Amino acid sequence: MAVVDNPKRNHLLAALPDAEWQRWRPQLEAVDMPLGQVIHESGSTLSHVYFPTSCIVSLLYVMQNGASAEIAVAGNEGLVGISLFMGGESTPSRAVVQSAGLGYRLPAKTIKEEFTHAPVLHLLLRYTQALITQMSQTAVCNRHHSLDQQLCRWLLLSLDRLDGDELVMTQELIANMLGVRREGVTEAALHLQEAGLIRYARGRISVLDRPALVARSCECYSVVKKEYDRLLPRLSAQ
Amino acid sequence: MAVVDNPKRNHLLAALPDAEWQRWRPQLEAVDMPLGQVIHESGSTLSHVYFPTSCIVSLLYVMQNGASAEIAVAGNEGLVGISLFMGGESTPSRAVVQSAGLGYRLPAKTIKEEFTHAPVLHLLLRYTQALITQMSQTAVCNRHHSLDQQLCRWLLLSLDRLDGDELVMTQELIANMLGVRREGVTEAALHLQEAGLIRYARGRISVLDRPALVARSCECYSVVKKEYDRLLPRLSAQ
DNA sequence: ATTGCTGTGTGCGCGATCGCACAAAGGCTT
DNA sequence: AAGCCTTTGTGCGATCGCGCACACAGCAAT
Repeated sequence: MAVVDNPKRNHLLAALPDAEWQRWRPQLEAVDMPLGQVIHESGSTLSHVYFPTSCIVSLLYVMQNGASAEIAVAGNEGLVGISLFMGGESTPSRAVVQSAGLGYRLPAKTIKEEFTHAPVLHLLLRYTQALITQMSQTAVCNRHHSLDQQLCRWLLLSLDRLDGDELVMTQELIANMLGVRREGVTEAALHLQEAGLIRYARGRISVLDRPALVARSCECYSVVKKEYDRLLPRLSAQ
Repeated sequence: MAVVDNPKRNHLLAALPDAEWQRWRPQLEAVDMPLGQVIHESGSTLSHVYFPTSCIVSLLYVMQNGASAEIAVAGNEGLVGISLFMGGESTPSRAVVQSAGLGYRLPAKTIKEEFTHAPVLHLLLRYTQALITQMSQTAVCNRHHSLDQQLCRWLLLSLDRLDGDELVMTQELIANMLGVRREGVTEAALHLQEAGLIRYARGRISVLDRPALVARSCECYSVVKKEYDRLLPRLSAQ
């Protein structure tokens, strides 16, 4: 596994001003991020900030009764651990690797020291704002849109953060992310498959017709996509 | 109206280091914030950052079909316009005065210049993180909790941002905030009234039993409250 | 007092999702 | 090849919120 990786595959790292890049580089540690790995628990203090290159991390909230809902998702366009530079040290959400892959991490201490430097600061804050948009839109989507639409949105957001047209993901897992029943995901997925938009089997989903998926999705996907593009131009996926 | 007001009634202004306070003070402008006033439209650039003292502002997302959902709410514990210092200049959400009152505002230019000063920065970022928690929790709540529970949460969050035990607010308005039908709010409110937790008539809601309201609310209220208390100690309501 | 507007209460059928139970099918292990 | 576990498909009835229609109550203007 692992083999070739490059920090610059993460868009934030790629956009670092040269001075920061030179300072950070020696401290960056390549890490394997297997499916299900918990990057941080609700309320725990992080030791590192994580920059995914080829994995996807879900930020999700786990309720007292164990049910969960995904708040947002981060991949090679962003980072995991904003609370370290936002100053709160922790958040009430859990971060879990949702699609295995690779990434890099930077010690918490380093990023906190670095945060007094303005250029980096602005980049990270803009990313944070994009993330906020994603969270907001998740709230809206949960309230107003059908499971079919939400599945489309979710597939697209995940796809944007990976290379290729395939997701390794069981319906059970997707249900946990969307905070719905597994059976509901089965039904919604069947609709999409019957319409020829996706094909899947046993935890492996191939997207066949991306544009159609966008059309079938609710507006939430585009709103989020546009904000990422606007706030982080030429860093966002595609 | 208006008469007596004091910038320090806003908790963020109250917590400003003295140096910043002296610099900002002459630029702070007292403003009346009437019900329904739109502080910013989706995508528009703000001219000022607003610090509510006795009003409540809802951040809400208005969908293409006109339906809406509240993302978060800001009152005397915070500010409206984080996009100005986060660097994005605008957000896809609308900010509307939900409960009339007073506030202060600071020119966008000033806050942007000021944002290079570290002490302020940290305060504002911590507030932003608390706001993020509120957004996340809204998403979770929309997915998992009953209208009854959500109404409790909403009443409590609003109440925390005002003095007294009374809200001036029609059921229609609450419905828009929660993104549900007005009739649904009527029913939920009836439940609460029958249980003796609140009393209301024609757009005027009195909270009679706050602890019972907390007990009846979902965990989301406490999660948000705790994060505000943690991130902004002794600034948060109460 | 009449009129009209705003805010609240109520009924009913519809559709989406839930919770549960169980069947079938793919793939790994032995 | 047999057996087992994971993943996906299907069929209920129950519940919740929706959309719509309409009744009624408080309050203000004339």
